[in-house]
Amino acid sequence: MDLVFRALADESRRALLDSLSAKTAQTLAELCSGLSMTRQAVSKHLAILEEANLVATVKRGREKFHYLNPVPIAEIANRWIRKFERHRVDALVDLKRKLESE
Amino acid sequence: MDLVFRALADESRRALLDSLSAKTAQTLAELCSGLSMTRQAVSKHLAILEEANLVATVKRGREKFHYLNPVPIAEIANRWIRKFERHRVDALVDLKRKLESE
DNA sequence: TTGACATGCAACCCAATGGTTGCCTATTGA
DNA sequence: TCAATAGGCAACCATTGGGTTGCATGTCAA
Repeated sequence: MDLVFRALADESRRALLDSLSAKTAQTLAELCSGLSMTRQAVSKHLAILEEANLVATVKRGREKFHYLNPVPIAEIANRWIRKFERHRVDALVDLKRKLESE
Repeated sequence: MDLVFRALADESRRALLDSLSAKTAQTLAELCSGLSMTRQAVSKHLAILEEANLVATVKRGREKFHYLNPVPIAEIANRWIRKFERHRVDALVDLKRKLESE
């Protein structure tokens, strides 16, 4: 879970996930195009995403295809975010009241 | 948005949010108790959370009360995560098919 | 009014991180 | 078969980040 949060902390990696969301099964070179980064930098980012289980890969010959795995993100949404969403209105009302009582 | 993701990347900060979720309106000293960190370290974390708008504060006398603001988290859930959840089943099925075709 | 308490600020330290360059390996297709 | 292509590995560099210590400021209460 910590790996997922830390993987999501970087803008470049979120952009890679966006890219894989728009077009699945991209190779490394394909994911590089458009980004102003070295292939090796992108490769490192993908390794981090893979480690966090956010990206799955399939090697075929000399190519490696990348796939978005949305499950960890869904888990964050379900197990962690909902807890805070539950408090949403309460917290805002409480905060507003406190601020106004100053 | 980037500030929010980066703020959430640290385990200690997520723990602080948990703490504020369990008990609202805590002071700095109160948030420190139980954590094996300096007060100043916690203070830095809270500053980052505040900058990301995940925590709002109210100063009263010499004390500063902290409140969880779940809105940015809700925004992540709504605007960013749903996009990936939509692809969830499709992506998994597609991945499974690709893996099996090897 | 003064000492204790709650917090803020600044400098500093070390480890982690994002990025680069350079080279190596393996697969493919002409 | 061999050059071009796709990717991996390792060393290195600069910056950020989490943490600390030390001191300053402001507020409360006896």
